[in-house]
Amino acid sequence: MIRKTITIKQVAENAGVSKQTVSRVLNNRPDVAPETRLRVQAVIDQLHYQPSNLARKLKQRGHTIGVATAQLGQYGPMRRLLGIDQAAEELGYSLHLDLVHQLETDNSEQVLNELLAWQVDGIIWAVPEISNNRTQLQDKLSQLPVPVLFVSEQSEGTLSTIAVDNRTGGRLATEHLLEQDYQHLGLITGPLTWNVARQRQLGWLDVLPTAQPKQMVEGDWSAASGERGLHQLLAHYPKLDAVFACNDQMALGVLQAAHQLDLSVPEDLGVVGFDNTPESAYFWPPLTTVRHQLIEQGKLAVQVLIGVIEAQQHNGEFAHPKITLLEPQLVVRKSSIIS
Amino acid sequence: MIRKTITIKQVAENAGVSKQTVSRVLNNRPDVAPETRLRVQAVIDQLHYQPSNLARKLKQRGHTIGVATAQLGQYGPMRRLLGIDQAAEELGYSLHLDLVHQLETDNSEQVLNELLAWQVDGIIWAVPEISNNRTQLQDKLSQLPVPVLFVSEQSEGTLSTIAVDNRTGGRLATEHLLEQDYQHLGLITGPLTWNVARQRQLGWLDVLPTAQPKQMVEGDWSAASGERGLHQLLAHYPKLDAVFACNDQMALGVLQAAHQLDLSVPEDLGVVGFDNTPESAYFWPPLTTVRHQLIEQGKLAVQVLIGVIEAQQHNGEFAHPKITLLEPQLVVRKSSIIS
DNA sequence: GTGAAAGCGCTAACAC
DNA sequence: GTGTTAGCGCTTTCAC
Repeated sequence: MIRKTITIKQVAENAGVSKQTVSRVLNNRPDVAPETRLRVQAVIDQLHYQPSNLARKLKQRGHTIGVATAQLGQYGPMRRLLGIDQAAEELGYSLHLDLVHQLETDNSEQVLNELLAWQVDGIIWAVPEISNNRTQLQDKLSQLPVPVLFVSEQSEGTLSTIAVDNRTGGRLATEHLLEQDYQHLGLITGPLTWNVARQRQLGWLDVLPTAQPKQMVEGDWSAASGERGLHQLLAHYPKLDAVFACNDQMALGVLQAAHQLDLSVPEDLGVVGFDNTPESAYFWPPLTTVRHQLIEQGKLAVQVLIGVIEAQQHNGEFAHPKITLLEPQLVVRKSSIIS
Repeated sequence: MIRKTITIKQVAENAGVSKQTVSRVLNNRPDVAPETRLRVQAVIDQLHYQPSNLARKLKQRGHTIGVATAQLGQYGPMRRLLGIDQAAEELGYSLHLDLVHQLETDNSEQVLNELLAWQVDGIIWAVPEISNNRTQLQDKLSQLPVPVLFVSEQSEGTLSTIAVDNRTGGRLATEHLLEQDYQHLGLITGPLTWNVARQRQLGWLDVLPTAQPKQMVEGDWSAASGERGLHQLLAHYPKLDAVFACNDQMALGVLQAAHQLDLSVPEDLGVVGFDNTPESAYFWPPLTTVRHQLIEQGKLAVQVLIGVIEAQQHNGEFAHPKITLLEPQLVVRKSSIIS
């Protein structure tokens, strides 16, 4: 089991050729005599030689993209990562992942540097925007040697971005409840330090500009906070007859609290969530929710970024920032339909 | 925005010192004159210089572990990864992740090589065991230059392993249902190509050795398959009064099917799941399930692996394989308690 | 077709 | 304290 790492040099010696010839075999270059190739290949197999990516990339860089992500325990970030991984695989790029902890403090510069230290050709910044954890980033962007693409919760203006229109999503959910003739709507937001939570709240306020504070409570994305949220809402606003919970897990908590209180959904209480997790269709009753193509977001991020990277390598210039806006859709199920 | 990568050489020239001195500053070596250090640091900041990890690791390797994982869309694999990430961070190791696709085919050798190509000091193999996707791996293990640690669904014998006793978990769930006086138990397994699914099934069979085929159906971990599963079970085995669904999502599907059929849980039908996802406590009724410390598994994996790595670097030898067995626990909630 | 030499960006070993 | 030399493992000229 104990064994020093095999290098190209040892392969060369064992095969009685030079390092270059081995290198040619490794890279499938045409200019190697067939018999030499076979001999070298035999030695490679026998020694279980594995060329070092470190040394390789040091010479010829390329085809690696760095991804900063976080909160993989949450449905959204995780699905997005799956999409990123999938598209990168398809397009022949390898990924260098960095899972960011400590979202509250702005250590974005440090994370960025770490990614750059691996000589990536571009960066996907898929960290949720929380508090002001992107300010350092903004400052640094102008002097980066590689393109950065953001996955963002809203449409901004100056950078390459895959933007998801969470505000519209919030609006869709709220309008739907009104159309179903619910009169007294409540809102359970995500943590308001999160931009995505604020955007969804803004969508709600777009439809209900006169909403009162007692109609809103702040959750933390967990089912537990959804349960608490419903109790709080009812305490301050007993007329409540519908709730928009800003993700599906909180909506699940609302459903449970409703059961405990013997409120029937959707008759006594309409409920809408956000995310369209696969499970949401199996809640009781099945949950009306908002779908935003998360895997697609990840895939798009990779495709756009690679486009920018390769354009740059072609023209020597960065492409103009592209903003791709993705629109969410309402998925109507029983939790909000009094039939 | 366009800018060539800055190297240590350029920093040295701009600061009027040698590369070596810059290197010393970078690594916080004591033997640099304070004023020199300041001057060099100033140039570093001004040029936004970032040392290349590629070149660094090429020289002095160490402190990187490779992780092969897969199926991050599932709760278990994802939580495990979070634990791995957390522990690695704490212990000062960086991670090189490889997300494995195509689980059915055995491309483990290829994945292993990819990880080795990055010169990792050890490998955590956290890919679910499916079909025979580990056979190539077994063959290769004896000639690896670095230690490998498995996260496995059962206790094996010959390799360093964090083993999770899924069989016992299945037993716990089944015994519990019997103790609650349910008489006619059904089982919804995971895909039986997965070892973890087979282990849980074995636990069930340990308790019910005379169970009939009509009492078991195969699911695919999804809530949809849980719903289908209950319908199938009832069709072939109408006496059914309790179900062990081998993960929480399938149990959710069972709960929904029960609601549709107007079976009340737990009175008409007892339900137990597996995983103890945070949501399971908010199903209706709250789900009895099996907890297996997933994050802890990931952390342990890192701790044990690093132990082996550092022992090896010390003694020049691999430590004896360690098997750490983790025992699952039953979490009792209302879905299985007729009170 | 194949090999020798140079160099990617960095650090360790030895000078001075 | 600081600079010089050498070399990590690989690929890319450019000879032969």
